[in-house]
Amino acid sequence: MSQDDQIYSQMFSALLEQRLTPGTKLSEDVLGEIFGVSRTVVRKVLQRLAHEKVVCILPNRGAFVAEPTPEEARDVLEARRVVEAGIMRNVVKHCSQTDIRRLEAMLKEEEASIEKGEHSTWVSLSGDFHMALAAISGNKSLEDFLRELVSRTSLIHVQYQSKKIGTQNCSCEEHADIIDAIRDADEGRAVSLMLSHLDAIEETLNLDGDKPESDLYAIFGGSK
Amino acid sequence: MSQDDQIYSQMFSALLEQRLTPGTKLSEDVLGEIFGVSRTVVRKVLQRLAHEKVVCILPNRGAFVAEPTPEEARDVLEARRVVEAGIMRNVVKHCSQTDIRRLEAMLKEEEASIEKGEHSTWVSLSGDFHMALAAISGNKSLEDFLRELVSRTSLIHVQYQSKKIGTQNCSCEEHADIIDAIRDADEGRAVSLMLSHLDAIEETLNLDGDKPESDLYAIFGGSK
DNA sequence: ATCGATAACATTGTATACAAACATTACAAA
DNA sequence: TTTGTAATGTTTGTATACAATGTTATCGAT
Repeated sequence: MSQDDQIYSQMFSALLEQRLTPGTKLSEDVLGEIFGVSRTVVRKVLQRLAHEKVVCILPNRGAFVAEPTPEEARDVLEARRVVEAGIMRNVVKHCSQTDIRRLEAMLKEEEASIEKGEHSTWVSLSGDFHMALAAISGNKSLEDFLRELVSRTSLIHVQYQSKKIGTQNCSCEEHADIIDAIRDADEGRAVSLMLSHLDAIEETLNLDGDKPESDLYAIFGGSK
Repeated sequence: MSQDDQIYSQMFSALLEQRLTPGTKLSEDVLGEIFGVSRTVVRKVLQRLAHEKVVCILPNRGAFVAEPTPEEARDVLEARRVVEAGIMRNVVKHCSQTDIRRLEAMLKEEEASIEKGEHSTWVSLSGDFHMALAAISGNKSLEDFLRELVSRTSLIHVQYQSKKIGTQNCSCEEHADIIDAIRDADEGRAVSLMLSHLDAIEETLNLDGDKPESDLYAIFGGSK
């Protein structure tokens, strides 16, 4: 694994685990210092993250952790509905016993993280569950695209997290239901469960309320 | 528009118009010479194209125009079915009269290019038609993803073009039928027409026949 | 005190230099 | 003729230097 990939992985994980939060400035010098490399390789990583839309590069201004707008958030969730419905149809066809056991194991991990109240771990594990389904579906293009959408969803969660935490517990049950549908090879049910799961995620967010700061920031989009 | 973007556009166009063909070596020095810039900016462009999977970067070996495998080709076409079905559902909902007129104009251009026998122009225009639909659908994420898939489809066309050219003429009619369905706001028909259109494209390719060279090359995948 | 202009500073954009990896060629041995 | 090895040359990977741009601070005018 090359130098770039290692740094990329570390930054990507930090993003998924919500240790890097939207709006954070990603200075080339500072990152180079931290990882012990020159700006050249940092830039390469930042450009990759920018292409995946989890980082935003403003010309001559620098790189920042992306701050998805409500519109982008809706786009991402809708794209996920489209893509993951397609994925589910393939999963039901291709899923082996081994795959199902793996999914069940992942579900257990999720439950454990919720028990312990480790929210950011759960967001990360929840993403892994969806990515596992994509891997089972066997379409590399859709899998890669979903990776982008899932990581962006993680940022969206940070920005538009609903105050009421109670609603999140269901997500785990929803994953369990999806596994059941797959086990029964019930394509229609699997797809519709996935769709309502994604709907539920979107409803958890408060996308139209309460701009986080004063109107001017929301309108002209300065980075915090 | 920055320097990178200009060079990117030129290379991307060359790719879509099939002037850059799969397997072509993209030397940093040569490209830098051609565009009058240093390797730094060339590398940036190559990395972007690599992320869009139309260019393949082999570590310490350099960049090449991607040579999609039959498996990748099938993945891309399947991903397109999933994504463009979703897009069509939105298009039927959002499409304005102006949009339809624009689609009709594009269709006329396509017909003209087929008349003149300008095959590569038609491939490019055909891609534009699909991208126009994506734009109308109003989902930026799906639109960006489809751009990737369409450009990869262009490379796939080059590599797996069927010998019989006769079958290609229908594509234009298929686009016409799709416009009709949109005009009638017939969601079901629009979606199924798009799906069979993409099936038809896939059937045009010969994905399982005739390895281009002897077995050793096919098995170990040297670039020509 | 606020606003505007200017200067000092910091950060990114690009080019280039050097190091490392790879490919090719030439040549010797089997 | 083919295979293995060494030397050469080419290409990419990384660091760094300089230029261009953006940001911030200072200072004077209103």
